[in-house]
Amino acid sequence: MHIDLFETLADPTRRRIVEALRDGERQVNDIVRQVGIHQSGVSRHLRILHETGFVSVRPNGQTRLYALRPEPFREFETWLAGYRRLWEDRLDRFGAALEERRKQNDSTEKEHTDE
Amino acid sequence: MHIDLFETLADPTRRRIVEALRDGERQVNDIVRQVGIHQSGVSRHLRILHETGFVSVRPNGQTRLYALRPEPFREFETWLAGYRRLWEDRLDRFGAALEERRKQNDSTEKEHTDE
DNA sequence: CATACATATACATAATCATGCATATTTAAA
DNA sequence: TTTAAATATGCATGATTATGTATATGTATG
Repeated sequence: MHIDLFETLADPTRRRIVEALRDGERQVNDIVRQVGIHQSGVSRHLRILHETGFVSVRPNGQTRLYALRPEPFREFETWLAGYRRLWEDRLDRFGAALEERRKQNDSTEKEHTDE
Repeated sequence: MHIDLFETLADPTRRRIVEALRDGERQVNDIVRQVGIHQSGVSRHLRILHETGFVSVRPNGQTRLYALRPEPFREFETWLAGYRRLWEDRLDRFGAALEERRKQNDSTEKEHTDE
């Protein structure tokens, strides 16, 4: 069963649904139009997104309004923070004076070896 | 083929490998010991991680040293930034005065409807 | 050049999963 | 209580993929 945060976002369609909800709640059929797969597929994706806490549901007449919830994004942020030391250019070691230098040399990026 | 950033991290073993590299470069066999799957599996995961830009490789004798690269983490950060408005409690709308109130009412979290 | 060690890859297999189709369920309206 | 609209779910299928085993490639060392 789906429980994982990353696995949830791994599916491109699911990311498109999340994107469709970025500006506020939407009902299923609106999303169907936006993502271009069959309604049953959207409903199943929404179920997964709900199980992982990405969305909330709110009945509205014969409609159901889905909306994004902030928690999983915070979790993501937390995970990312564990690697921030890696990509925030170690200002802690050298002090803020280097910050300016960094901004200038930003074009000189290290390439990953081989190809 | 694997090209996607999220899909790359969707695999738990791959996340464990990334975690194993958090503190610096490691050679394949070290990682094998740490993640507990067969060496061939680790090599394949490393290939994927390399193709998606997560790691760099550096030959060292008959050994190969893998290390994390910052770029994909920055990409994540960028993606996440697109949703920051959602989970950063809209201080922009109400001003910093509400910030204190938020910190107190933080236990009263909105639950996601149904179950 | 032979041998040993480190890493990569081809192949087969089992498992997972996204999707569409058909149908069920829910809710409003007639 | 029919009828229609919105959403959910069971089923079958095709595609992808993670993994182990066996083997190949590369690199040092005798």
